[in-house]
Amino acid sequence: MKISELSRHSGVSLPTVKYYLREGLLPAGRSTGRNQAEYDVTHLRRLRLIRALIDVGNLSVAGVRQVLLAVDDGELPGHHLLGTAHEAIAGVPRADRGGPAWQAAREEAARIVADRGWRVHEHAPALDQLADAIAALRELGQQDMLAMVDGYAEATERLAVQEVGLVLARGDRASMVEGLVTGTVLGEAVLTALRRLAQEHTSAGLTEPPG
Amino acid sequence: MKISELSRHSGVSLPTVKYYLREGLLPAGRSTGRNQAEYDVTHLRRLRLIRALIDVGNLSVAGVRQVLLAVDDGELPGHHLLGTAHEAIAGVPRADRGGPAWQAAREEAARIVADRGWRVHEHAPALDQLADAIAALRELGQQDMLAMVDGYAEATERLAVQEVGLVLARGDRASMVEGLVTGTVLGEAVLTALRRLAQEHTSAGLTEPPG
DNA sequence: GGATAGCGGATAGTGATACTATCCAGTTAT
DNA sequence: ATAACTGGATAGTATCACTATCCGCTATCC
Repeated sequence: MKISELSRHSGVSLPTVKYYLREGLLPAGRSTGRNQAEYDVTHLRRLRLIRALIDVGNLSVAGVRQVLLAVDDGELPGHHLLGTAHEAIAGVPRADRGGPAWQAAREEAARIVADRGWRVHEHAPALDQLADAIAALRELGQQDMLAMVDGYAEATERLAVQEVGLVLARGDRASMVEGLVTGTVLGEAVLTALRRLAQEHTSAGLTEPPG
Repeated sequence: MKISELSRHSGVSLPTVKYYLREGLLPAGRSTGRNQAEYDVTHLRRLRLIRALIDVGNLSVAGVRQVLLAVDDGELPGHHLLGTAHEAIAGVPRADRGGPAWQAAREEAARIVADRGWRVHEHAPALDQLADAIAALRELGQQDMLAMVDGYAEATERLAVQEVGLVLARGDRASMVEGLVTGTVLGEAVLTALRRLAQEHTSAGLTEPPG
């Protein structure tokens, strides 16, 4: 497959394919001459993964690169890959962490996971993100919303067991790795879309019952 | 309160406060002279809301403007506000919707909500986002992940009942409106952070049990 | 075998976004 | 009086994710 065919088959414009090549998201094709190279289905597959992570998962190009580096690292154990995916999703950390209010929120976040018995890495970016959200809710005087946290935690714990089980059931490492990444990123997209739909249904149902 | 005090109290730089004023995110202060104006706690509160939506909720400035316009519209019924918040979160829609694969995914999305008996607006952006994610999972050969959809739907439905109940319990409209917005946007941040933590815990637990 | 379409690689340009800086004439505080 | 600050306007900057163009070379079709 030539680069133009790769572009056509994937629906990604040729300059953009070249850009991903330059950025190291897409491995170079097998060179068959000074200015000719051959691409195959693995490139096509990779390109589709890149687009899905960017478009659906809202990852940045830098985030995609991070994730793919981890995916391609055959040594990396599974849960490290998951951590990498989480870091890539997290993007650039907020600037104004560190005030006393944030510190308190951060401790609350740590307490929440500790109370559940969750064993997570002390510096997991999600812990900081949770603290960000808790601090924001408190600062805005919406702390009654924190009553939801238990429900969220229980639901996500139950779901995680299913998700991880689904991925582990696959057997071979390569497809587990891809499943982990897509499950994390695209699964999040599915979950948030469903949450919005559920909210819409529920709020319409409670404010104006069917008639 | 003068603009510089507003800046200091909120931790938002003065040029940025001016920028939000220009962009219409922050209402103008009460003018007390040709070049002097007075700001109060409502401005401070609004400024904090803006920062939370941008930093924690990952909304764009344009998205924040949309949400705030809806918040300030005293006429708008509650579930319309929710729809507006969802649209603002959704951001710019993807370009490549419309292919047969996407259409099929979109129908599947519609079927999922119909099977649950959810009554949602036919053109809800979340329906398109769900279709995006489903189409991407299929395209990447990860359709076994779609087995999670039921679990997600059930969990989000249960959570939505709690969330909406919490907001409705407040009584006065103004605080319900703010609760709706912050609950939607910041609640999403809390939920996704907890999901990542739950995943990390579960995947570590299943691959290397405590010892 | 000669035109021409396409190639890989390099470099530069574009448009959107979210600020950030500077300037100004006018006002307030010391 | 003078220094600091004000609201308002305009212009500049950094980053991101592409997009366009140019080059000398090659593959392919007639």
